[in-house]
Parts: sequence; C-alpha cells; structure tokens
Amino acid sequence: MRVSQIHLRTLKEDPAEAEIVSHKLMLRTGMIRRLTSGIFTWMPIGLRVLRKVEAIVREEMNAIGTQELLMPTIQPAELWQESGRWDQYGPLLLRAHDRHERDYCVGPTHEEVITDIARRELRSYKDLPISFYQIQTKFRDEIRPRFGVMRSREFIMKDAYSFDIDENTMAASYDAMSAAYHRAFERMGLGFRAVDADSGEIGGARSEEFHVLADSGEDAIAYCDTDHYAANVELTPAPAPGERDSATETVRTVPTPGAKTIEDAATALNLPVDRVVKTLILAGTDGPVAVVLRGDHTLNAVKAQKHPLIASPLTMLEPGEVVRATGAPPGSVGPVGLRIPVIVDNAAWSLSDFACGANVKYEHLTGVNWGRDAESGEPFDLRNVGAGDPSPNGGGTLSIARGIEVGHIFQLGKKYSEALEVSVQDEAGQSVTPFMGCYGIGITRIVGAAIEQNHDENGIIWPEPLAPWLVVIVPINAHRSDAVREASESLYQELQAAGVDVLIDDRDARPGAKFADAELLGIPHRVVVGDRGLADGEYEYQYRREGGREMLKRDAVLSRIGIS
RNA sequence: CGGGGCAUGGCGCAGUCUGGUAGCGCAUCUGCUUUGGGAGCAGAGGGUCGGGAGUUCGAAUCUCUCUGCCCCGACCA
Repeated sequence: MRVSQIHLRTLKEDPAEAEIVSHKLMLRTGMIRRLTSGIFTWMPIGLRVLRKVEAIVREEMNAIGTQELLMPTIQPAELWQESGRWDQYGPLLLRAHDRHERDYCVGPTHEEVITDIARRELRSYKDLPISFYQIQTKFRDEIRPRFGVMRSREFIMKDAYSFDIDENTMAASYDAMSAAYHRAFERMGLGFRAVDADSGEIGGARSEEFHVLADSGEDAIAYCDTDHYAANVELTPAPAPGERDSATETVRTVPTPGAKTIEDAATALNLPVDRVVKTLILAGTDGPVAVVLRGDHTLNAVKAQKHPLIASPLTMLEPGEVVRATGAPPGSVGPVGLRIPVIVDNAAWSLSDFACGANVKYEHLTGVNWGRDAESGEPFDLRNVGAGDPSPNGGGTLSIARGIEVGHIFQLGKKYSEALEVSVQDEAGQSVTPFMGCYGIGITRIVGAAIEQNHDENGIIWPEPLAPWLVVIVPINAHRSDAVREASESLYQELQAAGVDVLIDDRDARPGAKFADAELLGIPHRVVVGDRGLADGEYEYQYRREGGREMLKRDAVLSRIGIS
C-alpha cells in the first residue's frame, strides 16, 4: 500500500486519556479511536493487525477440526433464565428489551446459545466428539473499563465449545485445544506462559490461563523452570507451617512513635520485617476478624475468601471500624488480647519471639509467642507466594512474572448441558448428558498485550506475524531524483509480487518525519532508498527490533526480508 | 459502586484563585524557500470554554445542578 492513499494521522504527543503504553501507542498511531468509555473503533491500521491475530487463531482452530460458526450477539433472556445466569451474572450483563417488552441481553459469552444448538443438533454418541468456535464481538459492562483495548466493554473474542460423550474424551478435546493455543501464541511471536488457573465458579476439572508476559501485566504468575510449575499467584499454595522454636524472650512493650506501617515498626524495634507480624482487620461472616501475616508477606484475597469466617468479597475495615474492633488504629493492632477471632497464616504461625502491635496507639510488643501470649488456632494458607518460595512441585524455587491474560480454557463438565437438558444416546441406546469444555481467546486484548510486550521509546516493535505491514520502503527526496523514484518503485513492485505486505512512504514529506512514523508504527523491516546508497547500488536496511543500519545490495535486502 | 481528578478549536495545554467577552504549541489550508532524523518564513481557517439554571451591567472565571471522561479498589478474554 501507499502511504499517500491510506488514512495515516500520527500524533506526536500522548493523548491525555491513555495511561499505559499500548493504549498511548494505539492512539498515537491511529489504530483505534474511542467512541465512549470502553468502546472503540478499530481504524484501518489497527484492523490490519486485528485481522492477522484472527487469521492465526482461525487457522489453528480449523487445524484441530473445530468448526467455525457465528452466533447472534443478542440473546433471549429465557435461555439465561434456563441456565440460571440471568440472575447470577448481574450488572456485567447488558440487558435490553424489544417493542414487545421481551427481555434480551448482549452476549458476554455464549455457553447458553451453543448449548441450545447442541440440544437441537446432537442425537447420538456418533455425533461426538464435536466442537465449534466463533470469532465475535462480545459486550461485558465492566465496572471500570481501562487500559484502552485491554479491558474494554466491547471486545472481540474467539470462543470455542466442545462436546464429548465422557470425561476422558472431554480431556482429550481439552488437550487438543490447549495444544492449539500454544501453537497460536507461538505463531504470533509472543512471549507467553500457560498457567494453572482457578476454575472458579464455572467449576470443572481443569483450567488453564494463557498469559502474555509483560511487566505491566495485571496478573502475577508464579513459576519454576526446573519442575515446570506454573500458576497464577492467586492460586499458588505457600509452604505448610514449619516447626516453631520454643520461646526464649518475655513480652516487652516498646513505644513506636509515629509507626504506621510494618516497615516503620520494624525500624523502630530494630528488627527485620519478617520478625514482625502484621494484623489486618477484615469484615467477617459474623463480625470483624483479624488476619495475622508475617510482616514481609501480603494477603491473598482468593485464599482468604475461602476461609469460613472471612466475608466474601474481601473487605478491609475502615480505620474507625478498626479502632472500634481492637481499640487501636491500623498499624498498632496485634493478636494479643484481641476479642475478635484471630486467623493466622502458616508462616506467621511458625514464628516465635516475634513482634506485633500492642493494640495501643504507637506501641508494639516484642518477644511474643503463640500459645503463651496469644491463641494462634489452626494455621491457614492466606498469603501470596513470592520469588524464592519453594515450588509446590518440590523441584526448586519459584520466580514471579507479570502477565496479561489473553486466553482461558476450561473443562466445564455437565454444568450447561445438564441445565439446558442436552442428551444424546450412547452405544447402549441410553440417554446421556455430554461433557463440555469452553475455550476463550481475547482477540482484541492480544493486540494491546503484544504492544505492551514489544515497544521502545520510539514506538511499537511488532512481531512479524502481527505487523500491519512487514516492510516499509522510505524513498528519500523522490520528487527530485528519478533514480530514487524508480528504484523504490521497482522494489515495491517486486515485494508486492512476492506477496509481501509492503508499505511505501510516497508522501512528499521530509525524511525525519517518515522515519519517525515508520518507527512509531513498528514495521519490522525498513528499507531506505536514497541517492547516497543508490550511487553504489545499495539500500539502507534496518530491522526495527535491532535498530542497527547497514547498506546492502538489493539481493541482500530481499534475503533479510525473507525472500530469496 | 466507593474514593480522587479532569472537562477551553482535531491533539497537548495556559487563562479560573482576583469576573471585563479567549490564547500558546502541534496538526490543518495557501504561498515561497527548504529536503538523510518530526523544516523555516509569511498568511489563513477553525472554539455554543461539556449541558442547564442562577448571581451580575457583564461569566471560561462565582453558585447550584446534570452529564461525560480519566485514575485507585472488587471482576474478566
């Protein structure tokens, strides 16, 4: 394509609405435009990238025999009432009604519709296994859309659903899908990791998340390369409690003036943070509860919410409520002498001669021991694991990486097939309920995640498979050099003929402006055609990711691009 | 939904405290010059100052109200 013939309007400054790199760059390159909160137009350049992502996903789905279909975005309430999710799904579901006052929703996902298809279409075990997928716009009325395309309300998802006669074949369908996901993300050229996930309310035997690794990712992943453990930190178990040393100190009250954080207290007490305990006051199922963690640890909300005394969703009490519950403000609270239930984390449970808040403002206790000075009760796993913790598989220590969730696969079991009464006949002629799996890929999110992972101060650095164009040709001063015009034009024609996605910057612009745009757009290969090089029959070649420039003959340029 | 912030040509901002009828940079258009890292000069177009109500001789500026957007929390592809 020719730059003169496409709509290209790049911005030099970051728009104020964007906070993270991918969002800024998508706006600066003109890939997307916001219509309203969490709803975007995909402009021509952005759409080119989106289509590349879709094409790879589509090919990998087709390759494992999953069949593409297209379901409606608008779904009748009756179906959701049948599954029970009309009430369960809550405000995330955008609802509407038609002129006859019949209720509908804009599909946030399609288990109900595909299960309805299944019960109408599937008759016999001979129809199974079978799976379907679609690439389609979804709508989820997120409480707080943010980060541009990464958490938008309207987004494009690839959703697939499998139907199997029993659990074993369900597992096989799941494994095939998992393998296809690995291939798809590999083909996109993205650094990613598949991790064990919480199957959560959806239930079912197994679940994995696929994360694109990026420092800006919202999820923390714990992994161990030696024993191949990988899971969301939310779910990674911390070690069981260790042996407690016996008490050697007596309790002393120490003033800690002005100490509000664990670090303040540890400094005032002249102790390492892991000898000081933090006490968090949370809303409980029956009044406030105290949770005790080692000072260097953080509370894991997913684990805490599973405790019978802790209210879900997890709620930290306000300072005033903490004073009412404990007599002291946050920062000076401790487990000794509390009249509310105390729940102790494994690591804190294992401490002896530790320090904690004295339940008096700006006072702490040292030499505290469980049993003698405060009741510890049973230990619980309540904390997030960190780098250096032992791997649950036992083969090494954990590292922590940040990731952006771009895919999630589940074994659903019979949840929907039972609710919507799908049945097929088995070999014995008996009616049985098929086992389902569901598999999602966030197509639009992948575009943002790819940029988060691949950019520098000058702009995007596309992995080749996702780039809007593979090559950009930059003629220098073509308007006054026949040689430049002819050479760049013939290179353009040759690349086009070879089926390469090539862009030629035929604008009557200064070289600097063209270079800046080529880098901002992140096009992998740049070929600069100027009188200087042409005098020696050479072109300047630069690979966006590496940055170095070299003067090459035409054949060498073609071979760098990957055509011989 | 709770907490915080913002709203002024397409984009980024100043002006608001202390009311006097809107300005800067980028972008756009015209002309001339320029041309290997976001050109220079000269000129031009473009704004109901988010909406409504009020105070005032007079409101971008003060008051009330509504709306929209962004950020921090629980949720997700």
